[in-house]
Amino acid sequence: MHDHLPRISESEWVVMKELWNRHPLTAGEVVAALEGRSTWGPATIKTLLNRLVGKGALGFEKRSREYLYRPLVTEEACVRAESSSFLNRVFGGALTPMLAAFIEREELSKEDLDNLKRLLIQKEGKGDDPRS
Amino acid sequence: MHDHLPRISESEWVVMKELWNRHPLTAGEVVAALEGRSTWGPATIKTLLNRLVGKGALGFEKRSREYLYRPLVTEEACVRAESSSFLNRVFGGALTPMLAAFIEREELSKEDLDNLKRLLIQKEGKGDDPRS
DNA sequence: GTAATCAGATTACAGATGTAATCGATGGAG
DNA sequence: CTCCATCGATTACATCTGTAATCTGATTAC
Repeated sequence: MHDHLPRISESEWVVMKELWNRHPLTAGEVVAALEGRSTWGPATIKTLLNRLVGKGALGFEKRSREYLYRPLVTEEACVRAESSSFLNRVFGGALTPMLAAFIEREELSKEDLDNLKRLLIQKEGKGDDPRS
Repeated sequence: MHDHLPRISESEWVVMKELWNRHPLTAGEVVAALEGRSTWGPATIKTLLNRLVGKGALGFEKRSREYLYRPLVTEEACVRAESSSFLNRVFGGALTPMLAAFIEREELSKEDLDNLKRLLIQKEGKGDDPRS
């Protein structure tokens, strides 16, 4: 049962990404991993880890003095939730126009285009219109 | 010259959508338009309008007692900004995987699929890979 | 003309967020 | 053993958000 996902803020996403990528990690390891990619001090990252634990997005087990953090929610689920929120907020929930907007205005290499086309064709074969 | 767009919050998006759709509108008209689609009282909507004016997202001209509000930023620009933010936060900026995720997991009717395929093909003809 | 009404302006207030500094315990260096 | 470097915990604090209520001045209905 979906214990509705915690809402993950912009900054928190950066930390979660790191933990989804590799876990468990100590706070220090997260700090190290983010070195360069962010300007946050260690204190800030600790705060974010803490808040994420508070929200139930991360859990930890003590390894002597340090904690080993690991995700309690899957990236999949969070990506879905964020995607859905974005789609609704910005495109009023209209999926195809959203996809069209991206395809129209963004740069896509020939390979990207081919891959996407293949996906569409594959989708056409299988899923089909769910109503009917 | 892109006077970076104001950051528009979730609730504010709802109001902006209304104003992009039809403008100028008085606060009362916005309230009326949102009737049913939201549970906000008029006071709340007034606050949102005010904040949006403060952020430079909306402007107004007085028509006697009432104000006529209108967007000062285009929907296009805001959609782009939000899209870009979303893409970065959730997909690390990787456009094709993002599109793929949506295509794979969402429901798309046969027509949607065809439309999108057409878009891809059209895109292939024109834009082409910008590097090379 | 006076009172009820309605607009926008100002104030409210709790919770989330960005971004830390500080505190209290503790494990490791000597 | 003792002191220090660290770890997580607690506190800080300005801003943004969600969601209004109230105040103040104009207007409209008697």
